[in-house]
Amino acid sequence: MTAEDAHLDSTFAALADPTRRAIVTRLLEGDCTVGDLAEPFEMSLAAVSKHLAILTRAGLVTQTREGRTKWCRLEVTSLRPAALWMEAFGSFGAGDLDALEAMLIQQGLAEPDQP
Amino acid sequence: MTAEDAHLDSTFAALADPTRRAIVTRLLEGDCTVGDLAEPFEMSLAAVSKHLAILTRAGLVTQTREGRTKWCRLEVTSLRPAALWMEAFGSFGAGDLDALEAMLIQQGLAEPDQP
DNA sequence: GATCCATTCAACCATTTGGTTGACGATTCA
DNA sequence: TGAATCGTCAACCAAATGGTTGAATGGATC
Repeated sequence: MTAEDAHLDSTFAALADPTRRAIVTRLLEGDCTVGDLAEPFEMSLAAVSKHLAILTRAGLVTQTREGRTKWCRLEVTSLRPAALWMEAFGSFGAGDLDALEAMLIQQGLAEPDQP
Repeated sequence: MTAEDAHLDSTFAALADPTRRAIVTRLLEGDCTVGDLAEPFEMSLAAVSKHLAILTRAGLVTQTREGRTKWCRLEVTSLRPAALWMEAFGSFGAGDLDALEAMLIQQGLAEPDQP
């Protein structure tokens, strides 16, 4: 198995969990501490820490220690190989922009159009 | 967890394996029987059958029986939600919808807005 | 030093995955 | 009818996930 394959493996595996996708979405808005990231979830801090370990192992997140807290940063470029793989199958037909925008709005990442 | 989340889960999980990605790539060239799909791999037919079950459960593949053989077809549209999710994060940050739309238009994947 | 705070480690548990082998069901064909 | 073919099912195994709790680490603070 090539290194490229291994990276796609860990990237897709990292994204195959709603908690981790939520963490990634949250990090898109800016760096966070582990505690910040754990706060919205009804699970132990240790569980979130494990999710972060999986994201870090996949290269999607980097952590830097600052005092006794740890800051997490999203490495957007690390998502690109998987995004490109998907794009190879990409059948984004015209008209799908609406569906995409609807999803982004639902996730709070975009504002509804003002008619 | 929403149904959308569940679909992203199963889609990303299905893609998090090199054998299954190879199967998907192969199916892009056209429909195949289970035996055809299994042939390139150094693993049992039963193992490939299990991989196909995972792809089928995720909605990425449909199977139709014809005599004693079974034909597998890639359902490209089923990849779209995950592809859109990746596209939103792989290349652009929040608020970059305009840039995303511009890229899609440039690639002929979307139509310009009618002002 | 004592103590709180943020985070991880360790051990445990249930479930899923990725593979094996062998038996089985369904279908075709001599 | 009987035998070969295509594919799945069942049982098993090792390893990884996703979660828990409780102890341990590394810095701040008093």
